[in-house]
Amino acid sequence: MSGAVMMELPLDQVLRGDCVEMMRTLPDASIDCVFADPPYNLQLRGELRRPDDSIVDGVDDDWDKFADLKAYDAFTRAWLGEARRVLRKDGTIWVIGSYHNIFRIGAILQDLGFWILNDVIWRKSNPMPNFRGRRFTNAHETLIWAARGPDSRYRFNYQAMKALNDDVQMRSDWYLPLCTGGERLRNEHGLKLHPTQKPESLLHRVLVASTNVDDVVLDPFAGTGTTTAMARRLRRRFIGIERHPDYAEAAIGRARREKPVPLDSVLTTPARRESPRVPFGLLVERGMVPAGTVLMDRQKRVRATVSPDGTLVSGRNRGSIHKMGATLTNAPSCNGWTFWYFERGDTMVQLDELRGEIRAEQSAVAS
Amino acid sequence: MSGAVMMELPLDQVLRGDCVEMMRTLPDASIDCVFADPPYNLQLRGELRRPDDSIVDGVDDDWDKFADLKAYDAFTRAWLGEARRVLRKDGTIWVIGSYHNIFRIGAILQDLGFWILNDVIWRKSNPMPNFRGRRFTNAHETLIWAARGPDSRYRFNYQAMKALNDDVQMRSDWYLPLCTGGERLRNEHGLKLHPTQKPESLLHRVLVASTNVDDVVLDPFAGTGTTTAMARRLRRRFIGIERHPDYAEAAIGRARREKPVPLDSVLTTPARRESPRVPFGLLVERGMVPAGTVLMDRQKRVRATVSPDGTLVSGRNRGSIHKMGATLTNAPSCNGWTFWYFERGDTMVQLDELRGEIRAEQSAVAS
DNA sequence: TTGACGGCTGAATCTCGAG
DNA sequence: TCTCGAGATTCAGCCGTCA
Repeated sequence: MSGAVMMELPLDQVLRGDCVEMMRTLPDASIDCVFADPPYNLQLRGELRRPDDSIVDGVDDDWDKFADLKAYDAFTRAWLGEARRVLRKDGTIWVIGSYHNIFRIGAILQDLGFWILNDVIWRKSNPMPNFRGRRFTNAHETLIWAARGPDSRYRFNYQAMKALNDDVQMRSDWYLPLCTGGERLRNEHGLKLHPTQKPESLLHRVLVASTNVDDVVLDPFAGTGTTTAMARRLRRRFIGIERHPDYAEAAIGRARREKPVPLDSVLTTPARRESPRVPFGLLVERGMVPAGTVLMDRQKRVRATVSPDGTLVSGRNRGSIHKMGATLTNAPSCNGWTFWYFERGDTMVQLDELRGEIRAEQSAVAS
Repeated sequence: MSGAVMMELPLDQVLRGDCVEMMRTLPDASIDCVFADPPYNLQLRGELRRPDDSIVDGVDDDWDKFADLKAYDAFTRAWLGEARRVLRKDGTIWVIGSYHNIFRIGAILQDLGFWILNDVIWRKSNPMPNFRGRRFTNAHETLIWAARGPDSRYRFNYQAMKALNDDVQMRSDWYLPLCTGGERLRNEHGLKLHPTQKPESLLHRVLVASTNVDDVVLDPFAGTGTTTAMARRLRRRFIGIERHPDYAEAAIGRARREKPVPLDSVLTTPARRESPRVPFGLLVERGMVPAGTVLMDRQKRVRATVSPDGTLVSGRNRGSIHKMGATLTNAPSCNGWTFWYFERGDTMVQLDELRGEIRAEQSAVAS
């Protein structure tokens, strides 16, 4: 990323205004990742009551109303076109929607030249039931993940996703709860500030999967700022755009309150292609970290013992160095190489130092 | 369904030929349910294929890709248009696809006037892993379920779906295995006969959810005949269309080998509306709830007295059990059968229990 | 303190047959 | 085709109250 481009970007801000107009002020190819939660065009007809006769608080806001499908398509083409322009060659875009709008968005994405990488299903653990018994419970939303074009060398943190998923490949269906309880932003009357606030866990997975530290993330429909807050927490740079002044203000305050996590905890497992993968088991086999070695984090708050197969054991827990680091610290993910240390004399040795030695060896042999 | 129309339909057959041409021979509004698994080999293996399976000249410019999407859209509009014509007013359509084609199909469905009821996610219990580690494991396919139009009184066997799912509403995400093992049709060399044979469990759920016994099910891309075989097993009528002679032959033999299950075993949990109607007055006439009985809600917050004509009276208000339940609770509507109770000794008896007794009697007499 | 219980709520295209 | 009225219809999770 060139310094000149970075200087021009309104980084770590939530801009107030129309997303198409505001995107027009951004330079070409300046964004690493777009996350967009556009209006769904729900087209609700009349009120809906629960069996107990209480009224369902549906999304009837003006911003979700469009004259017809043609108008929605035109709107979609406009903002997706700008999003593609500002996206870097190897950047990716995420768009979330429901069956009301996601097919139109997917088709237009393809028409504009985007290359779909996955459709991802957010399976809601606690969806609203179908109160009249006339359809299946609408228990999911769909995210489309797409590269700028078919030849994009896009970022996908495969190992981080695998580590997040108990060391098996992350699937295209994600089971996550709705944004409720303390996470939900509320006004002074205790009412929800925004009708469709997305859960932080969803954005956590999106950003960890497809961006790197210091990448620039753009959210053209920032709303109350889940994307921008999570970007800040995960040490990504962000640009939010939001038209509604109340939402924009909430998003700005929310980002300001967010504390970035320590840098070493967001460095995810490196992708294999960037450097030769070293299995931790190799260090055990070679006696660099013999089975029975007690590992600990730098602050010596948690400990685990090395098994002969390269897994770590602590109490009844067993798993990879990454999984155990995450488990013992209640973190969603962990880079075991940088997390774990052992004592050698009166100094602490990080696992990653040993990995570096092996890589140096291997590259010497290879060259 | 009129007898005349039924006579013209090629029922319980698999027709060999192009699906659009063959559908043109079917009369308007003659089909209760369409299930379609259209081709979606759009851009596999780096080569572009047209819907008719011919390979597109390997030019890699944007214009050619656009032309290919256009061709796929035209093909999709053609067969979906015919499907809509042959569909009865209250019929529904299912289309299954992956991210390669499902967005185009969904958008065209909407453009043609279909009304999407749900998108359903088939979560594969045993998907193929992503070997290159460059994407999420593509672990699902998407089905769109749509009515012919927004005001359709379509069939949805809600109670049957609920019963299938341990008595909680069936969600829009279904976890089912791939078609493997003995279910998979193979040729004389033991190779799979069809690359994308769908599992019987998927069609079982689709047909039980959205069709009734003797309904006519059309599959315009019958392939090796999972839809037609399951329709026969579940005592639905079927029309399959398949262009490839080997597939059509396999589908015909498969349907012939299929044994319809006994009639009483395909009768699923009936919708409550489909049970014989019991007027409340009958309970009064028969002395089960004599005139003068005082009814109350379960919390005993409101009361009303039964009149000899089956109406309830409370102060100056008089009306049906439903209307009075609504009036006395200021609700817009009320199901009087489940709302009202009366005291028998020290227990509370719900009116709906008595209705159940009468229905049990009536069905015993009928059989 | 804790558990039982009731209230509230979430991106929702949410009735149907008789006359 | 329209009107009328019977009557069908909810799951998971959080929070506050009260015993």
